[in-house]
Amino acid sequence: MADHQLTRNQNLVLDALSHADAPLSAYTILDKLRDHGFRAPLQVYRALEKLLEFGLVHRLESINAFVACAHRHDHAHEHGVTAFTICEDCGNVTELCDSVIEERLSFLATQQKFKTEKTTIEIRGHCQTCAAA
Amino acid sequence: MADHQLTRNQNLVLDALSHADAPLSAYTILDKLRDHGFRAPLQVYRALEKLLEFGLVHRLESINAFVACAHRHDHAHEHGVTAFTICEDCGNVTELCDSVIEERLSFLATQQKFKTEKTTIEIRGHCQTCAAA
DNA sequence: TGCCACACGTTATAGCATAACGCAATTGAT
DNA sequence: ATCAATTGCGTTATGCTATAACGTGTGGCA
Ligand SMILES: [Zn+2]
Ligand SMILES: [Zn+2]
Ligand SMILES: [Zn+2]
Ligand SMILES: [Zn+2]
Repeated sequence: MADHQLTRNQNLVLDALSHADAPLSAYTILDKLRDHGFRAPLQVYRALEKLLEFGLVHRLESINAFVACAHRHDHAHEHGVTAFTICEDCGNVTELCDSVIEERLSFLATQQKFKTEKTTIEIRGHCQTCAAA
Repeated sequence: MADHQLTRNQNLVLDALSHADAPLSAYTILDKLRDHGFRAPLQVYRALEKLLEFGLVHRLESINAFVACAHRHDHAHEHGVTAFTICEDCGNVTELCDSVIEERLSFLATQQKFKTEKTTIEIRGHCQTCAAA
């Protein structure tokens, strides 16, 4: 994976996600970028589509929202299966890459001759900070 | 978990899901039940809410759809973390309960002092039958 | 009887995502 | 240089998913 040259819109969307302290919905991103000329949802969704393709952004299926990838993308780096913890109080998200999970899921799929395309693991609950409060 | 006495609407929704050979969206369920007097989405969503609570139905977050639980509910039976395989061609869904996955995710969460409320694992791809074709 | 809890029905609205059209800029042959 | 193909962009309209808010009816129970 080379470093992709992003378009203006893609950069704006990625910046919005990078500076957010919680996942953002597409429509929230749209609102944040109205001052930069964004007017319609498709402008956001088209940028997100590419950013997802490049691995710079992740989609959180269980909350219909998006986050910037927490990993560095300077070097060629593809991560495999990722589990996300999502705090339902503060929105904090962490990415967990674990080979035990990855291999076990791979084994379970193989066992039933299932050909995996994409795996989603999302753990919703309360982060350390919020659980303490 | 005792055997819950379901209402008419809940039974209709559960039947629709039980007899389907693929996950159904709430609106698809609504259409299937129009002949039985269903007129509005809320009738479906309210039934689903209870069925999810009773563990008789699962929600597939990654495709905004619902399936009847594949396990028997005659006896008291709560399943823990479940991974779903979802065939993108035929819609076939299987439920995988695996203690290795469950314990590993529990360990990972504990490690970062995250308090888990609900875990979603969904593997999308192609089932044995469809992958062969 | 009066109260409460719960399921239900209806209308309206909110929130998430894509279809379809046309235009403009870029690229990469010929 | 020119043409064709690709890609991104902007706009309008539409479709799909989910919930808010209000009112009704029924059964259990003090
Ligand atoms: Zn990442
Ligand atoms: Zn938190
Ligand atoms: Zn189940
Ligand atoms: Zn299949």
